[in-house]
Amino acid sequence: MYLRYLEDLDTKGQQTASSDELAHLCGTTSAQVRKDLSFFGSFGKRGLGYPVHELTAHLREILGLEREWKVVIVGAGKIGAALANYRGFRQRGFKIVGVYDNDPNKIGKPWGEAIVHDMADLASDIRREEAPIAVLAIPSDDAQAVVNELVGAGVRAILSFAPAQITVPPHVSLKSVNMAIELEGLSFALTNALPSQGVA
Amino acid sequence: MYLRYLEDLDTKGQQTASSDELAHLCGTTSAQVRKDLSFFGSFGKRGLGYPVHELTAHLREILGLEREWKVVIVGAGKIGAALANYRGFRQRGFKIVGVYDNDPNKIGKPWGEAIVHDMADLASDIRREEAPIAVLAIPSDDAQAVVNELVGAGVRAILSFAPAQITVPPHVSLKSVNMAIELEGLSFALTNALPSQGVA
DNA sequence: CTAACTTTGTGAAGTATTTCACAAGCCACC
DNA sequence: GGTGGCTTGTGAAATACTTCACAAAGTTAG
Repeated sequence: MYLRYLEDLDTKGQQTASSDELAHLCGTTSAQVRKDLSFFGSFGKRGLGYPVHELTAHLREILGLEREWKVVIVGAGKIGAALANYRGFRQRGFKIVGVYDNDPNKIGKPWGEAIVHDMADLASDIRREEAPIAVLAIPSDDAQAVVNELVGAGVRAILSFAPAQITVPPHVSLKSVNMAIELEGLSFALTNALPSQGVA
Repeated sequence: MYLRYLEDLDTKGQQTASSDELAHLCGTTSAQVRKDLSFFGSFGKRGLGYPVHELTAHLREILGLEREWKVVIVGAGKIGAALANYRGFRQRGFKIVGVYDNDPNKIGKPWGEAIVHDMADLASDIRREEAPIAVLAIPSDDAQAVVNELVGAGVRAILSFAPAQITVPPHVSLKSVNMAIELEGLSFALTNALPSQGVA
């Protein structure tokens, strides 16, 4: 998140930013900003703040964004489409190298800039392309089976939009986004009228 | 998450579940399960575990899922389409009462089961429908302005997919899902080869 | 060069969360 | 009805995270 705002500031030509300024932008506190950044090093200048451009470069390196990551999208449905369309991915160095589905009506047809491939080729393609990241946008029933296949083929990180609990071996990273659960969280907040501060 | 798995177990006809069983399903520990549930009450029977069906009912009530929530979707793009299509919402008591966009080419056209409305009518419609939940699926530039409009019209909870920082007054709940940041988190994990356990 | 002012980096204090560990309760079987 | 085997609920301990507060270091103005 810091990176996002620092890039904004950099685009605007701002030279330095104080922890207090970053904190306000990100909805946190200056102490938090300083602690977070100090975990990775000592980037600021006392009395002046953090050098915006330099810090963005540092953060990009820390996050591993200086290289290009190959990404496969599994599932050519609406969510898959939204992801493939999303300009932000390529901008940030994530290159979509393939879209896969098991629906015969979709396979072979054009889809955005790409063509939908047969899921049967998924494993071998991944092995050849060495794509370490996969985005899962399929119904939850098949999710674990597909994940197992992906892991077997060498995928090392998975972003899942399937509303299902998935397990992966320890060397594989998994992030799961479950929209229904997010909405239920809002339902809880509304029901119990928690005085939840809204900055997220 | 507990609710999700308890519903599964309930469908399978399982009568009771121990904290240990729930923990394994959800990728946490039995102590965590017991502490979490004990916050809301004492639902289990010692020696036996938690009554599956009864506990699902309790959790649904706690989460405020026994009623129907009206939801408006703002932004008739790919993400909006994916959300409107997603069967899980209605199943869980979230009723989509309107889809809005400001693109003249989309307004008035059918879109799934609904028709795309003009964003200009958003505020008055929300006031009339008393829809307290809005899902934001629009570009980030307009996000804060639309949010302000929504809040002004009485929306009390927002789920945002716009990759932007948004602020809302304290009485409004906000959840933000940012797919680019999720992917960057995976990039970080891969780059630094954290031995991150993958259960999420 | 000095003095006044800013802002970082970081131990220490303060909170919050998670884990431990065990008494108390419940069931089943004899 | 008593005994043994489970499992909850929960204080206490351990761990993690956030905030405080201030010395150190840099900047600016005169």
